[in-house]
Amino acid sequence: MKSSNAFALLGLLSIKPMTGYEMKKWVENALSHFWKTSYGQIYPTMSKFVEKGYVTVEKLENDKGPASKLYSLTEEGELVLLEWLNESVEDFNSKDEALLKFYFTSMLPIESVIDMMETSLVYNKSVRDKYTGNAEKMRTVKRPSRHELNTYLATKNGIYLNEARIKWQEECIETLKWYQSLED
Amino acid sequence: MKSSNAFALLGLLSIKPMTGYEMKKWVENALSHFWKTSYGQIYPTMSKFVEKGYVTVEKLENDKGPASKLYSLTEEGELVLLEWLNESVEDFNSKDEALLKFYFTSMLPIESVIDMMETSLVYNKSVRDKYTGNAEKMRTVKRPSRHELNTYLATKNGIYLNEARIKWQEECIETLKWYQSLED
DNA sequence: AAAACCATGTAATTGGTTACATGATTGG
DNA sequence: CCAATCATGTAACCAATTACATGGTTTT
Repeated sequence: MKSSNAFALLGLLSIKPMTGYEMKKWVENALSHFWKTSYGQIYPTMSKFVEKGYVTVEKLENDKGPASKLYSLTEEGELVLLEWLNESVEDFNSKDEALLKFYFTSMLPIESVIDMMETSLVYNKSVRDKYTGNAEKMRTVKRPSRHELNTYLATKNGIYLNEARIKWQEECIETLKWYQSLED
Repeated sequence: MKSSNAFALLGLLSIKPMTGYEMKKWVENALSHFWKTSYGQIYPTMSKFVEKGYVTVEKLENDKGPASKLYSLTEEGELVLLEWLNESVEDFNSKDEALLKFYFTSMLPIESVIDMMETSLVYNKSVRDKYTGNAEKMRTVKRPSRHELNTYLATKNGIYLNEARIKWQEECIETLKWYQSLED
């Protein structure tokens, strides 16, 4: 198994047993700034995992709403997850489409580039305020579990990366304005 | 057309006409911290672009080495590229496997997590030094072109993101050590 | 009544990597 | 002489998104 999506799903089940629907929600709510998934990955992967013995499934006949399936991590699944956790990721893989686009903007008028940067800067600042608020709330938890600690630190990661982007965009705007002044 | 890979290739040809081999090298040398591609994408995409009229191809019979094909952007291709450049990317898409992994480390002994963080920190600091040197060299260019300016700023982006990761990892190590001391 | 949410799943398509296949030239 | 670099391309495979299909419940 190579796909990091699969390990992400095992990881979620290590927090608590979940339905496919819940896993999707969890990723959207808590992991959205560094991960995503889809039902087209979740459900087929769960079937495979049941076959392999990494998870067990239990049908829940909800009196309200449709029946759901609760997936739980087995000991074997936990071993597979642990193995993955212990492998190092040197893979600085990330693709950044926004930066890619910026790199090619030399054909556009400088004004347009500055405008786009300013729009994006406003957005990034609003994101920063949202995450900073979240982190503040978490910091007040008295006796955090390991998992709560990780959640807090993952949010901090988002904040620091976001601040770096803000700083960069401010520098870009400044530099582009300076360059523009040279042309006159 | 939706694939950002395709636009990346048009973007490269907007810098100068290139062979497929050169495009690959360019991405590896100048764009590696935010993009990647492969021959399996480049050559089929180029064939498609020639058909669509976005690029023209010229066979170069090199006296030394194998024959190569030089691809050039047409006006139509430039229009397609411009359209893409003017679309905004709100898509904070990025997947970060290292952070994903960190998020699930509550099952591991704290010592291991600290060790892994420290190893990664050393690596990140070496990356920082390399990029910082690059940026210094570029800053001394007297009358940069728009494209040289973008290259410089893209490198700066890498530096700031890298610094943010270093800061985060240092905070993680500190926080984990504090948490560890609580357990005793 | 309509929208949003709960809940599961499949199929088609697109996107992307990796392995394979070929072969000349250059530098150590 | 061997490794690296130049140079192009295809095929198989794996990963991932999106659209489709279904249908009950809760909230506005």
